[in-house]
Amino acid sequence: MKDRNYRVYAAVNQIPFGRVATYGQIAEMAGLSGMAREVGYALFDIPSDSEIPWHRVINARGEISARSLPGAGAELEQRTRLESEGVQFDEHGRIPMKLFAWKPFQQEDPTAQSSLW
DNA sequence: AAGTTGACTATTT
DNA sequence: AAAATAGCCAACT
Repeated sequence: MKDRNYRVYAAVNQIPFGRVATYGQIAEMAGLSGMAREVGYALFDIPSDSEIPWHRVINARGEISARSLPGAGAELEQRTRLESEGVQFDEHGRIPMKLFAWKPFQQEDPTAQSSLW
């Protein structure tokens, strides 16, 4: 397994329940600035039984990124998982980023931040 | 070793 | 607002 994958997973694990982050955002946090695509590849390698909240990673437009390969069920499962966390989709299948985007530096309680950030 | 390929993004139509 | 364009960069061919 590639080293960078673990950094990606560590970043994804920071995303709180019910919030979402973009590929670029995760790349930045993983020290992979400018390599948003690599984040997608790393997520692809996550085993199905993993605890990593991969479904909380969406693209910058606020929608679930389409896979190129067959497994068409992945997008559907991602949406289902998000909805079960309370994340809502608009009539165009997009998530209102104003409401659900994770903002690591603008949390409700700044004093409760982990030492990491 | 040059060309292709994307779970991407920002800019321009 | 949506679609096309153009950068992007590591991994494969």
